[in-house]
Parts: sequence; C-alpha cells; structure tokens
Amino acid sequence: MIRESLKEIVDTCFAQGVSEGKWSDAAAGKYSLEVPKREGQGDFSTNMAMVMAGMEKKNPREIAGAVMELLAAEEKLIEKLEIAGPGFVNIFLKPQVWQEVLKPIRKAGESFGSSTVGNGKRVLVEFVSANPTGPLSIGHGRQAILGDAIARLLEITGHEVYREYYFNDAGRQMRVLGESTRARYLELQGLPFVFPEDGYQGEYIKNIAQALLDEQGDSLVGQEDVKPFTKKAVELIFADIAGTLEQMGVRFDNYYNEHTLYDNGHIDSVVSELREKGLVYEKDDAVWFKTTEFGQEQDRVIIKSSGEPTYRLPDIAYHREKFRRNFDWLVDVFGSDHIATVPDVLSGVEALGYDPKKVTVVLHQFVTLTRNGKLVKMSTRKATFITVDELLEEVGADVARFYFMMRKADSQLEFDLDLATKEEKDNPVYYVQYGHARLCSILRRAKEMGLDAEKTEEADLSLLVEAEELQLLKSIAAFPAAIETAALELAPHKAIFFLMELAGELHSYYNKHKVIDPENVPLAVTQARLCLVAGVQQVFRNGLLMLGLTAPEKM
RNA sequence: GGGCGGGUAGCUCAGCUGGAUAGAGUGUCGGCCUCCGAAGCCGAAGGCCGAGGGUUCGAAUCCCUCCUCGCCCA
Repeated sequence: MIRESLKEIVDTCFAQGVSEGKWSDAAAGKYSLEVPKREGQGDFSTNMAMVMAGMEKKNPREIAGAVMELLAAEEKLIEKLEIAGPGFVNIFLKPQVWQEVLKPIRKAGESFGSSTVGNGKRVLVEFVSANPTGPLSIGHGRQAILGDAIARLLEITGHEVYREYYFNDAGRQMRVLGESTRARYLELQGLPFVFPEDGYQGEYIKNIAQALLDEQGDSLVGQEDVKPFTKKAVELIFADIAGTLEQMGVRFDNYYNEHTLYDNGHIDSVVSELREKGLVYEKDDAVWFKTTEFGQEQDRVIIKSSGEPTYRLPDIAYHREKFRRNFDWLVDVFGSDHIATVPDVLSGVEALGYDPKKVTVVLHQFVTLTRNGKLVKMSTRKATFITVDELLEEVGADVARFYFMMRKADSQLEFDLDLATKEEKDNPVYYVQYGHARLCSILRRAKEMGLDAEKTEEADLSLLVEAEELQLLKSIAAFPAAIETAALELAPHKAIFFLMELAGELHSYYNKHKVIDPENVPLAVTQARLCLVAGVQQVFRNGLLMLGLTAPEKM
C-alpha cells in the first residue's frame, strides 16, 4: 500500500522531469523502487538515475540530484532523501507513515494479505496424480504440499481454483498389482503361489489380500481373472491415499480417471483432429505426431505398432479437456521424472489450437531422506520407501508441511529424519509458531489487566518510535505484496521465508522492549505497543493459516 | 550422446527478471532468565558464490565453454 503510493510519486517525478526537459522518457518503466537490503539506506530506494545515466550519457549522481529535487516536493510522506553509492536515491519516510499502517491492518483482520489480483481467473491445479499402486511416498508428499500451497495462495489472491488429481487404474502396472495381491492371497491360505517377478513387495499388499480373504473367504482361489484382485487393491490403496491426504490437510475437487478419456472418445478425436491438420503420419506401423513442427528435435510416436497409445496421447487429450472445461490457466505440479512429457504436451496443446503459454509446469526435484546421516534409498516396488503416513506419524502435519514448503521446487530437498524427529525444538516451524504464541500470550495478559488492544483508534501510535517497532511495521505492511509474489510465482517458499524473517524481527523486539511493564513503560506506550502486537499477531496468524499450518495460541 | 534442474559458510538452503559491504537456519565458541513464554535473544569465528572467458558504470545474478551431481530421453 505504501509502496504503491510511493511508486506513483516516483513515476510522477519522472514524468515531470521529462516535461521539463531534464531527461527523455527512454527510461520509462525500466527503473525500479526497491527496499534496500541494508539498514541505513532508506525505506525505499530507486535506481532511476543509474538507469537514465546509461541512456543519457550523463553522470548518474548528477541525475540523482535532479531526481532528488523533484521528490523533495513530497513533504507529507518523505522525511529525508539522499544520494548513495553509484547513484541510488534513498528515500526515508516519516515514521508516521509506518505507524498509520496498523489501522488498515487491524481493520482488514483475517482478510489482511488476501487480494483480488487474480481477478477471478479460473485456474486448474493438477497435482499428486499418483497411480494407486501403493501408499504415498515422500516424493508424493512434497508434491501434495507444494500443489496444495500453490492452490491456497492462488485462492487468497483472487483466483478461482480447482484442484485435480489425475490417475490411471488400468494397464500393465495394475495387472502386476492384481497378480501381486493374488499371490499373497494364496500365500495366506498356505496354497502354492507364484509371485510376479516385478511384483509389489510391500506389506500393504498382504493387508489387501487379508481383507479379500476376510470378505470373500477362499472363493477366489481358482480365479483366473486378475481383475477382482486389482479392483480390491485399487479400492483399498485409494482409501489409504485419501486418508493420508486428509491428514495433511490436502483436498481435491476432483479425481480424474484417465479411462474417461477413452470412454468418451477424446483419445480418438485428438488423433483425428491432428490428422485433419496434417500433423500425424504413419511410419513403421506406428502413428507419429509431428512435434518437429513445434520446435522439437524429432517427431514422437503417439500410437505404437501394437495399437496401444503412448503416454503422450492421453496426456495431450487430458490437457485439451482442461481447456475445454474453460480454465484460463493450467498449473501442473509434476515430479522431475515427468520432465520428458512436458514439451510433448505443450506441442499437443498448441497443435490443437490452444495457447501453451496458459500452461505452467512446476517441476519439483526429488526428496532425499537421510536417517542417521545416511541416505535412505527409496523404491515403491521394493517397498523400501518411507511413506507419508510414517512421516506424519513421526513429525506431525505442521512440520512435514513446513519442510516441504521451505524449499523452492527446483532444489532437491533433503529431509533429515533425525533432525525433524529428535530435535523438534530447532525446527523452523516452531520458531514461527512460537512467535505467534508469544504475541497471543501478551494479548492474554493485557486482557487480564483490563487493557484492550482492540481500541486502536484511541492509542497514540506516534509512540512507536523504536527501530525494532518501525521495522515490524514495515514488514507487516509488506505482507500482502509478499503473498502476492509467492502466489503469482507459484513459489510458496517465499511466503515461508517472509514468516521466518518476521519471526526473527519479532523475537528480537520481544527481548529488547517490553510491552507490558507498569513500572517502566508508560501506559500510553503499552497501549500503542499492544496495537502493534495485535497487528503482527494477525499477520502471523493469517500467514500460517493460508499456508495450511496451524497458528497455536499456546505451545 | 541429448534435454531439464542443481553446484553459494562445516551442514541444509535463500538470494538469480543485473545494483550498494553476499544472507538465514543449523553446527562450533562466548554471553543473557527475581521471568509480558529461554521452543527465545546478543556477540564471535566461518565464503576465490564449481572453474575459465565475455557483456557494462556495475555480475552470485545475463551469454559462451568446461567440470561435477541428480532426473529423464535416446
């Protein structure tokens, strides 16, 4: 809010300089207004003079002087201006500007931080999309949390979000699953059995077999068809996955079965549409898609000589369905192992007449687990993985969520189980939550003493003059912008970092200054500080809740 | 062989659409509780930002080459 109004002022000055012939308008929109990294460099800083210097062939500091003169007219907001470094113009605002931010924050309450920048844009966020072959692994956990956090951030920034889970419960993978289940079913009854060579070895298969045995007795012993086994396995595994997701606080609006693409003829119609456009051809009994038309190195097979589609075809058909369902923006959250499919899908989308720019793929790197300082190897088939359930049991939903959101998607994420379990207290999630709980504690105490933090109107906010207080005010004022950035860049870790920084500032302030101390702190100051405390607490609460974390009032 | 993503403090990672003296957490060392919550704070030590070249007023950030790790494809 403050940043926006100051930006307008700076833009006005720039325009004024143009009309007065001080410089040309070549630099319009190229300069920026930033918050300096270092203290003592102002509340904001603009590089306008340096940008212009290159274009006008003039000394940057000289131009900075002219910029400063124009800005100096804004006496209401600006306290001090200075030229610094190579030609920055540093802007120091009056404390009052910051003190006043508390009022709108308190007024907005729970909605502070949310916005309407999304303008009701319809976004489909696809994530997890794990086939039902076993419990969710750690990698899926990261994706679930990442996708969920992205969806939440988009929602509170005014997008209309739809969460979808895409899966396939047919094909070879599923047949092996059924065969594995059948083998265990026979094994449980002491009958001879053949376990498939590449079968699923997890303990959960035995549980599924046991469930079948409990329900159907030995009636399936002579069963040649593997389908009943597959069906039961899929049913139970999905129930398990749904339970895990629920525990993590992740929900979906829809589970989209790949099979419906075949049933509804979408697969065939994609092929025929591409054929009409002359973008497919037959070679070696296979059907090829001319992906070279879309800048790729080589064409791709979409239907194998066996008549079976490759994974590309349903993926393309699925994305076309997303567009047909009238979404303005498709966000796909995938693991990095899906990297190869992305260019093909985008080519397909483009070939079918949709804008590939409306598809954003968030690829996240793998999660590596360490225990006792050693890497834990993971494989679903061999069941040597740690499931999300096990993780949740060990560290709880908040810690798991926080860890998964803490890193940008591009980074591999190392999950140190020893640290996450044994040394809970060092966990950054507690650092943030503790800040919130501390503030709640102060507010509780104030209430006991009959001091009401709600009466912002009456408090004299000009008493908030300590450096730490002004810093907190600046930080919470920047909260909506931080959330907006995290949302639009699909980067939840930015929201996390904002909260961690705010927590640091709060803890420092807490240790240095007292809010309630009748003997040493005047009542009026206490009241002003209570307003600040309530504002910061609100920001913590909103930030934690919008990321799906809890905001405990006591710990 | 090709594509994508990493390589920044002992460790885990931010910063990357170019800006001022490169940051945080953790670990190590040293301080701070007659208490508004020590799950906290303060201080110190710790860096050829993988290597080399280029672009410019300015490069961890952009371009090229190479090394290396991970994932995928052939």
